Amino acid sequence: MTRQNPGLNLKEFLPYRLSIVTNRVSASFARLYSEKFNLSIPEWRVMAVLGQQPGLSADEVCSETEMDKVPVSRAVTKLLDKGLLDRDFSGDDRRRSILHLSEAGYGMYAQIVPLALSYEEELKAVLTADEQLQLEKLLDKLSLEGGQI
Amino acid sequence: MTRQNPGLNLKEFLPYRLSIVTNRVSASFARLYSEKFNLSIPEWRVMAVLGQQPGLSADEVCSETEMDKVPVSRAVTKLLDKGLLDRDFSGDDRRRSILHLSEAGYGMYAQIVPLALSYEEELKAVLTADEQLQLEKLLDKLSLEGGQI
DNA sequence: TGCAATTAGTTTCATTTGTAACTATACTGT
DNA sequence: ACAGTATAGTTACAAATGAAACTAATTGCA
Repeated sequence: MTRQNPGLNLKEFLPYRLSIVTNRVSASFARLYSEKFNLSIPEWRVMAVLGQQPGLSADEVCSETEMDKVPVSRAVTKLLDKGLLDRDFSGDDRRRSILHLSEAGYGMYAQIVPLALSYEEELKAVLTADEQLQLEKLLDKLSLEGGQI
Repeated sequence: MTRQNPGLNLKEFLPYRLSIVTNRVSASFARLYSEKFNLSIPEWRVMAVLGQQPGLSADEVCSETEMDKVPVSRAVTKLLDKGLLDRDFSGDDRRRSILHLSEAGYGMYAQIVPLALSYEEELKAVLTADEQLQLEKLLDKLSLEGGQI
């Protein structure tokens, strides 16, 4: 049967291209910390945000990381089990958790951060300084509008 | 405890930013075709690539879409069940499948393509013409190197 | 006050996903 | 020709995921 192609070239289709690049980047970065530190992606994300903003509640971790509350809850449980996290509950509102990296958790975090940064450098090294700025700007713009689109 | 932040700002961290933007884009695009046509993401991808390149084998679909062969195999099975796909096997090599959208599959494909293209336009509309070109170029560069990083 | 509605977080269950094992076919070198 | 290896695709099993139900605590307002 002869059909006229309605004209979607997958390799040029923006959502597809974004997802290919992102998947590659995420997968290779995840290898970096999962192999050495045995962390899942959600676990790393929770640690990353708490390393930077200690004392967040699980709910705040959700909004900071744009993760669902279920994976966050499970990651927190695992990190508590592993002794990488400490949890208190707020006196004002005893539903509300207050999460901190433990000493061990902070130690691990401090080891992962340089790996993360050097991975980011390696990735950015493909681009000129100018292109790096362009990328920042483009991601800003796409983030702003991406929410409701 | 007072700790010096080793300096990873998640919101500025490139792999993280990429993944937030991409997840938003993929999720909202997926809503578009999953609600109306009841297709999963792998199913849509298989259809998209076969709409453009009829007659590929499952294995070729894998490399075209960068999907694992398991999700491709499952998507193909489902699409066959739904009558959206026809499958033959090569005479030369009877392991090798030859996949085509069926009449019904092509009809659905032809309906989704305009949705996809207008979604892409909506997304790009956030950017100036110049920025759109920049984005193409950046994705090209990141795709080239992203593979082995 | 007290009762309905909301919110934080967890658990349950069904679905999705990936790794590894498996089947069937084809290729390679002797 | 045939034993060993490689490849296409499927299946089985285990882990990850998300939607919805659930628990416990808080808020709001009649």
